[in-house]
Amino acid sequence: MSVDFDLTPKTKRRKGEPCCEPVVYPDVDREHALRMAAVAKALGDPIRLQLVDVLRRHAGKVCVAELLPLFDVSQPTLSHHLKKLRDAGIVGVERPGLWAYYYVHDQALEELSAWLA
Amino acid sequence: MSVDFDLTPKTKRRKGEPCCEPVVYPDVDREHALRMAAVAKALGDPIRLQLVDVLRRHAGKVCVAELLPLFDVSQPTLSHHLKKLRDAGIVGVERPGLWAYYYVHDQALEELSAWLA
DNA sequence: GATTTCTATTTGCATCTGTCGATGCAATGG
DNA sequence: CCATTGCATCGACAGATGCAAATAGAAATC
Repeated sequence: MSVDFDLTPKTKRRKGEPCCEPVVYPDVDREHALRMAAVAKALGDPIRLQLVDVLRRHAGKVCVAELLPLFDVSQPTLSHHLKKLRDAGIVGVERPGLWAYYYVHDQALEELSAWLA
Repeated sequence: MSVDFDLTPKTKRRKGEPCCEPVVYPDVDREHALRMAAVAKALGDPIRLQLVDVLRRHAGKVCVAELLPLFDVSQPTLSHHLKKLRDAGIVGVERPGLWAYYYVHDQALEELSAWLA
């Protein structure tokens, strides 16, 4: 994830002169950033962030009907947010019967958490 | 940030019966989530995440001309992303002369980092 | 002062996002 | 088998977002 380049002297440059040595960005770092940004983006909504918070606290699975009264949104909107979290790999779901039980994939947050720390 | 509620038995309910005890969400938690979601949202773009990464590694300030070759976007677009990070309070800028020197406000990431861990 | 350099803002556009109402659909209960 | 319940998807909408070209504007150099 390191991106090193030379700090150049801060003087005005003539037209043709390059600012600094061109830096080649490693592809691996790019992929790393793409994954973490996807997770951060999914957490970038207060409702989704609170959803993850609730689901983390209840390691046992929680059904959607129990989540709905916590938030001031309609059921389809809540379902939409849960789908975003599913698509980002942050939560999982099981549907043994009529209810859908959600839970958090803790390892999905590890990469971003480690980078932030 | 705790959101506790009783897990109710998972049986089909009659029309009038409530799913579970209504849960009152503390306002403080809402504000907490709003702040963290705003930070996460700003980090929810790979370019901005890499920008923060570069700026974190170079505690000394870095000018925009040095950042530009790292990313495959135009200068106005890079400036736009930097503004997003500024608005989120994640980075700061100083302009003593012709160059703009950016740096990371580490404490802006602390709340989200602590919650994720 | 005129020109050049560096960065920010404006403008415009296609796409994405959050939201809700309506609908679909599987599972349960009568 | 039919009505009800839990949840997902669809359709539609306003607003936000990412991007680039053009422009603006401040500072340094001539």
